Amino acid sequence: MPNELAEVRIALSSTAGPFDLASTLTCGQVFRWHSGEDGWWQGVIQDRAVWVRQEADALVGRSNLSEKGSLRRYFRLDDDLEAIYRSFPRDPRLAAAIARYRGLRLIRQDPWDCAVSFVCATFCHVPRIRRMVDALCQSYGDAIGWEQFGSPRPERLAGATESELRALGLGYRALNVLDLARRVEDGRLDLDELRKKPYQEAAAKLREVRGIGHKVADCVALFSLDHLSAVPVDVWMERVLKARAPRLGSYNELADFARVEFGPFAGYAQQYLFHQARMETGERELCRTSERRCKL
DNA sequence: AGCCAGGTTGCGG
DNA sequence: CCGCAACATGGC
Repeated sequence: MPNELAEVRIALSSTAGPFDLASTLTCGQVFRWHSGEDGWWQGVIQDRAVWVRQEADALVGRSNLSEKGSLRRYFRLDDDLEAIYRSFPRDPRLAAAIARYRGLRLIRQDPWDCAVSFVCATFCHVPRIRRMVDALCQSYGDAIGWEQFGSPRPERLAGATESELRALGLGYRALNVLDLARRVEDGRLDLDELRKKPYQEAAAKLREVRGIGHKVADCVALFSLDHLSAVPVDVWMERVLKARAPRLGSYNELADFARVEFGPFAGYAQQYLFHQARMETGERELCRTSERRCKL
């Protein structure tokens, strides 16, 4: 961790409610952060190499061009988390998730970065998503110092070939990433313009891209377009929601149900439930396999 | 060794 | 609208 970088401190007493950096960075919404020594996390925000660490009373950031504002914005520190918790209905599972992961915040990602990440994320595990995103940045992103790479610019990625991207391990997602990059590059998809559009309109526009369906569009809407009622329904959320509403089947039925159930911050509820489902099932399966291994 | 993964698409009903 | 198969790949 370079010591010559400018340091900013954000007092946790100044944030709107609790903040938990580790939960926020590991709950599956963003794939570019790596944990290092002494509680430091390394990542990239707007083409700047950034290190962050949570201390007892502050969020500490180090970067080569750092201002407090960008970290506040990125980590949504002005979201009134207690008010968001209060807006949820009484629900044992959600309450348990909030108790356990209190301070988990949605991150305000760059829409382009977010879209590339979640096009890569279709139908594969989180560790692999991280590898694909890292590979894209290293191969097509600009070096930004400290051996870090920015996100690939749309123009650069649009010039890649399918076989190049497949060689990075993207599989059939290679064509989808290319279609996304080309649409952004030639202006058919204007992500800045998309920020101003209402949720349904923005999601529909995103779905014109090959490889972006309802779920990926909802991820982009929630994680980068400030649509906090968007509820991405992946296999984990499908299980969670069907446990409560077994009759529901289609994507829109499940997502609409979640919006009605959890209200204007349904996307926040989704993130807690998703993280909980992944963590708890992971542990249970781990126990089961280790039990089996013990018996053999 | 299989199973499964922050799904989407194109098809036929 | 629905259900269904195909899709590529690697971590566990």
